[in-house]
Amino acid sequence: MGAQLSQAYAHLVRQLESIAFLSNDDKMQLSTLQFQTKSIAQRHDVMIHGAKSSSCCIIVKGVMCRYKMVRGGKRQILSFHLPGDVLDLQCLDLDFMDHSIQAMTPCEVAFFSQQALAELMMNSPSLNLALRRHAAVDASIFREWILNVGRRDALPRIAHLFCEVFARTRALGIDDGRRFTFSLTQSEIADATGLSAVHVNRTLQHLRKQQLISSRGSSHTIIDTPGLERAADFDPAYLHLRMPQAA
Amino acid sequence: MGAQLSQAYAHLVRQLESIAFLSNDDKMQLSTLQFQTKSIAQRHDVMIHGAKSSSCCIIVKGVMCRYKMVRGGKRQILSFHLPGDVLDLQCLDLDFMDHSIQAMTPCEVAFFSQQALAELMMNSPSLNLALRRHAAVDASIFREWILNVGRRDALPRIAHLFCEVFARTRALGIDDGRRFTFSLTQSEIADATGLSAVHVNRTLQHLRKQQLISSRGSSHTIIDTPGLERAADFDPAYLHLRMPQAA
DNA sequence: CGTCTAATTGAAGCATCTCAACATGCGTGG
DNA sequence: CCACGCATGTTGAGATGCTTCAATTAGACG
Repeated sequence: MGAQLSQAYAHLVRQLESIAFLSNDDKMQLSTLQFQTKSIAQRHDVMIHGAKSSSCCIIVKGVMCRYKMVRGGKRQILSFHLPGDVLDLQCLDLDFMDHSIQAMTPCEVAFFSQQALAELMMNSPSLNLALRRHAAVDASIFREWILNVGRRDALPRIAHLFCEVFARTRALGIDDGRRFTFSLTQSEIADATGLSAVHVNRTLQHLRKQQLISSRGSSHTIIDTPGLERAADFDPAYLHLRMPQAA
Repeated sequence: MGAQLSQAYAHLVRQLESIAFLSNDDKMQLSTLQFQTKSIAQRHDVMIHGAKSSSCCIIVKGVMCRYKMVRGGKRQILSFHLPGDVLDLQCLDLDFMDHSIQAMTPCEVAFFSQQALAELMMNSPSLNLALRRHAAVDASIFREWILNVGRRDALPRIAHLFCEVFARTRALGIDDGRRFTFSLTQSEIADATGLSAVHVNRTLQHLRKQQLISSRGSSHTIIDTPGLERAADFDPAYLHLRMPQAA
């Protein structure tokens, strides 16, 4: 339990530091936040479309996604979220959820009270800014996804998704610095890119043939990062990371 | 000049009131804001991708759009903005623009200082909330656009765009309550929906044949609102409007 | 009235989708 | 430890939605 709390704290700090400057005082204040951690089974929803958005939580472990359904049962994934991501900074001010949030892997999340967060933001202007930046970056990523889905062909579109996942993970300092591997079902990729699962399958084969990635089941490894970024037309500027994302 | 100032004020109030409650005191405080108005010629950029985002402005008159280019020169429009919209609540906290903003019609915008806005938000918690809601609704609209572009066919996709423009205009109390007409070039519709201009042309013909809309040049009129909403799979919930959008 | 932009049309090609079958891998219960 | 069942990945074939190119028409404006 204590370990989870400190892990939640560490991830949140890393996440915020990837996009904003935090003073030691800021970190101290963050560490006083009261958490309540909870495990979420894979494929379970943490927030449901239409429900009142009350609680505020950050991801401690695992990957989650926002998604929305369309008439006819098709699903569109709207964003991925990694450890340290604050899930509903944007939704807290709204009366109900306009989408759902699901655990793509088994997850740990830390819930904390809206008031505690509000007080924190009142007390520390720099933390306030960091959290606002976090929400602003989320919005920027949404915009890039509109572009990705609207104007890129299947191959660059999937490649772009992979580049983003890699860049954001790297920004958290989670990856081992060498080969980057992540897990994503072909139909999850399909839902995130607005393609059919079959076409994702074929496009992944192209990416493999071009030696940009390799896959084992639903586990994908980026082999040639610069090549993949070229294929994806990827420019990480929209992530608004503080550090140049060194390889 | 005075007229423009009060118009800017009126639009901002209407915009915020469409999504949040404002007290008389809030409105009073808003009315003390110092504006500087400026005319923007059609097709001119107010903000440019990559530039530092410093100023903060609201639209007084006209329609603007956010957009982004992709390798190969294709454009993707990310959102439309109507009078009263605050343009860069989200971008102020970021170091540079990750997209551009353009006047789709001749526009009037009111610039005001970032500090004045910050003070206002400090002084009034309810105005603070209203402006945060405004940004949150923007993000919600981005999410709906990802869904629209990713998972809807051309006809419902264009229909959805039209429904949104109508619903948001109606929420401002701008339309005359009867037939709703707006101006949008076919290639602008193409850029907003991720389609080609030619296909937009053909799809508009379908919409006309189905008696849902009529067009004269780049001017479109919604004839059958419920029918169009049905065709679009449109649910206005994601706009988070306070009022049920009465016809 | 010419000039320019935007809308329209036709034809051909390609990207992507759907359907349907089959293969592979993995976890679980026997 | 094996056998089964389920989820996922793979493949083929045919259909279609959308794009591109290129030519033509229609409007808007000085």
